[in-house]
Amino acid sequence: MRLDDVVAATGLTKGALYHHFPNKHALGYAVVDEIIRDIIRQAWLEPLAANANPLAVIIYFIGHMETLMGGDIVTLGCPMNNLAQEMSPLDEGFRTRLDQLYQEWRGSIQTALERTQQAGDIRADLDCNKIATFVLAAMSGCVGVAKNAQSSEQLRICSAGLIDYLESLRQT
Amino acid sequence: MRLDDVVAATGLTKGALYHHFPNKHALGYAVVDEIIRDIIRQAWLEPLAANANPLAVIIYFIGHMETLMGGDIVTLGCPMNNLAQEMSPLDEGFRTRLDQLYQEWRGSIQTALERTQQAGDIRADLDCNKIATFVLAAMSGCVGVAKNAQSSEQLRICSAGLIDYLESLRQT
DNA sequence: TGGAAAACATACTTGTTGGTATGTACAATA
DNA sequence: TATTGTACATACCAACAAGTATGTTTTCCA
Repeated sequence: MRLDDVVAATGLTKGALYHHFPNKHALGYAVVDEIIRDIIRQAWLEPLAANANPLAVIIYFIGHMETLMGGDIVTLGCPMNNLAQEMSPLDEGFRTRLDQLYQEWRGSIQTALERTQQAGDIRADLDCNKIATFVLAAMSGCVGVAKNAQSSEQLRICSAGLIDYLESLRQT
Repeated sequence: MRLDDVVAATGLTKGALYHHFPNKHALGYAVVDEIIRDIIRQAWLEPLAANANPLAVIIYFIGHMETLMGGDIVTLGCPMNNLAQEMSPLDEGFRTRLDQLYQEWRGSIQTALERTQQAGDIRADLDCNKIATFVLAAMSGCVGVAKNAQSSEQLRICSAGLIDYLESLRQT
């Protein structure tokens, strides 16, 4: 990301931008804190918390990633994951912010799975923390695969694999 | 990556480097073609092809990632995945090279799974192409999670989730 | 052994880019 | 209404890093 591009795209001037943000990193922090956080909460936490059948919601989301997110996931990947992969090793401010957000996300998936478990829909012996961590990792992996291959087909195949896994958790 | 760092680390001079490579990208291509490719082949393709119980090999590799790869996977992530994530959207030369290598890798996992399937160790109805794609994606996702969290613990949890999945494929 | 080509060194150039210095319009407020 | 702080705008700077121009050494043959 170039600040000159941000300036050009927003119609702001550099003076205006630097009046509100001390430096480039601070702008990025604000994007995480104010934009990405809200997107994750609206797209995942709220639906998962509100729905009586959260496993179905998770499966639906995974099965419709390309539709639900912009059509750019295949070409550009997940913006949050891109930011995390690029900035986490370079800047602790980004890393901690994104890590907290990932933990919040993971926690909501864990809670959703536990509710599914209590409803008797998935096996009682499953470790929902472990599964939530794995599912989130697998999702980002699927998007990464699609991005590297620049292929919607690969996203579909990979997502289908993840959905198969989630279905396999159900009570037999 | 800065070329000045490469120059400093290798003891080469810039003149020497640019005598052998026309530009920075060409150096990166050579790293993929001559270094990373060999590493993947030695670390994955050959062991999988040579072993009579390839599923056990896959599970072992996933369970011992931090030991088998350098200790830097948690801090820095997987070099190949880092390169792919960063360069695939920017340069088609990197993207195609890395995609071909991923396909080779995925293919070897698929073949390993098919052998396991023919031996009757995993269920006959499984789509080994789908599973291989998913497993590779999940692996890169696990490493990414560990990198973002800067946590070996997260790598262990996530890898354990992936191993549970692989175990679940076995014949009942 | 002489000459040509490969294999380097060194110093320089140049575009990019984050950041700054300085000036101005405007709004609030005492 | 004078003043003060906020919200901008413009022009510029400095550093970094890829790439180049040019010169020198070494190697390989005929």
